[in-house]
Amino acid sequence: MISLTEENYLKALIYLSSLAPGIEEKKDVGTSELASYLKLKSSTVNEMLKRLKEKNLINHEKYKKITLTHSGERNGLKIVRKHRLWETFLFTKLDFDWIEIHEVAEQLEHIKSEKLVEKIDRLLGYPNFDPHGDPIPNKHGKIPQRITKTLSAVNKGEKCVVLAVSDTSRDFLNYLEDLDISIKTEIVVIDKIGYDKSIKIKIKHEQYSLSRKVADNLLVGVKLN
Amino acid sequence: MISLTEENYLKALIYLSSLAPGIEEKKDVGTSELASYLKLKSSTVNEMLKRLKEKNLINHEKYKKITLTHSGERNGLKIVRKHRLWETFLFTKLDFDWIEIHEVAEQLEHIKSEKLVEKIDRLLGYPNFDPHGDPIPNKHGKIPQRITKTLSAVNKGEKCVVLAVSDTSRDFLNYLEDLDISIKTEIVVIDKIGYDKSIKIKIKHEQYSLSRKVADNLLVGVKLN
DNA sequence: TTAATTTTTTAGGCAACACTAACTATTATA
DNA sequence: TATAATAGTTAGTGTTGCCTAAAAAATTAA
Ligand SMILES: [Mn+2]
Ligand SMILES: [Mn+2]
Ligand SMILES: [Mn+2]
Ligand SMILES: [Mn+2]
Repeated sequence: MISLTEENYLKALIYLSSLAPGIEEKKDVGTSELASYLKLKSSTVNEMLKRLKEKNLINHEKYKKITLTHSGERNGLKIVRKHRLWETFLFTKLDFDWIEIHEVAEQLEHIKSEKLVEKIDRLLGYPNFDPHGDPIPNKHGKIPQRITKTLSAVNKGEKCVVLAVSDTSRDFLNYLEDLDISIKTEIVVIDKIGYDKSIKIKIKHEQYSLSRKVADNLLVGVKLN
Repeated sequence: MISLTEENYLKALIYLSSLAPGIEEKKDVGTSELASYLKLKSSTVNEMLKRLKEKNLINHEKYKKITLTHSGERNGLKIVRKHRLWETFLFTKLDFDWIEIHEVAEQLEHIKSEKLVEKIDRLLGYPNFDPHGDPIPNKHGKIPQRITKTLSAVNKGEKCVVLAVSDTSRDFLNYLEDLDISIKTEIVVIDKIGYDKSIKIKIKHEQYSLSRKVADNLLVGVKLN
């Protein structure tokens, strides 16, 4: 039996080692990196690492980096799957706000019932991506792939569509809402300013200027037509 | 902040003191009664009672009975409300089995989000009773009333409809399923056997004999027409 | 390559929740 | 009413999951 707390550690390890937006290659994770992500002290994390190792969920040698075992990754992906399915449920079936779904899903992801997850998945029509554009692992842990780039990497004149955000802070999401940017929003890159790396974009005939920082945190797919 | 464990204590106290089927008058609850209901040791419960009293959720003097404070009752009713709404959701929206909904709801009842509860309530059309026929407290803690009696109390020749069960053990629910008895099942009392207090009933032209024990645990409303 | 900095681990403490064993108060019964 | 049975409390333990302070190892910089 994996406790709620342990589940959160596994999910954090998955995020830090491979799912973090933009990161393709698997990256080893250190104790303090994990601690700071979970807003805990390193000593606390260090203690939990012993328990996770004991349960064969991670590999960890004294003073070395942490990696997930097969079992650890599979269990972590189950939580990610549940989190994103619940977010999708809250968004599409209960009309929750794009911004509010995360913290409720943070609780719902820990409900233990295979059957419930599968029923929700079915109710939603087996979605591949959550409302933030993040891939939903299937029941076997397979993650749907999609080619994305940051908005900064889109060429002048190209049309693209927002697929995900790599910053999920309230501040950023609120700012996007002000700009009327959300998943599936279509953006045309009008111009790229070399001076401050900002870009001029057009959304439904409205023009805006976005800073480099904002453009870096918007993951898009380029529209071919 | 009320912990998951504390919530379960409050819900148990509500059940034992007033919601237990058949009980109309409020009843005071003792430490060991609560302990045995929660499958815990009296000493464990005793310790928790101190914490609940500290938080002003119960009244309790050494060696005396336990009663809920206003705050304790309101908070406990919130959990009962959530439990029964989730059961209704699982049953009506996800086609869960009558028998399975309870243990999943036991987890879902602890999800903290006012908004989520209200959205689920709305999605279900503000139901007054859950799939077991138990009343769902409204958001202000008001409990819908309904006049029920045990099947044992129904007179010979009368027609009635199953509204609730007072035993929710798997054994009992499975047995009912075998008999094809569930909420809203219509039952006609054919005969009452004085010898062993068993009763003969008819369900959709099929006749059965029910023991006193079974008849005592079926709560019904008598059909007037 | 030594010194400074950062990372990781250890040691010791604490609160929530569970337990057993032993004791005390209350209630029931003879 | 005295005693036996039951109910409730206290004391001492263990686990989980968090903390601070301090030591040890590894990494980075001078
Ligand atoms: Mn999320
Ligand atoms: Mn979580
Ligand atoms: Mn139930
Ligand atoms: Mn519960």
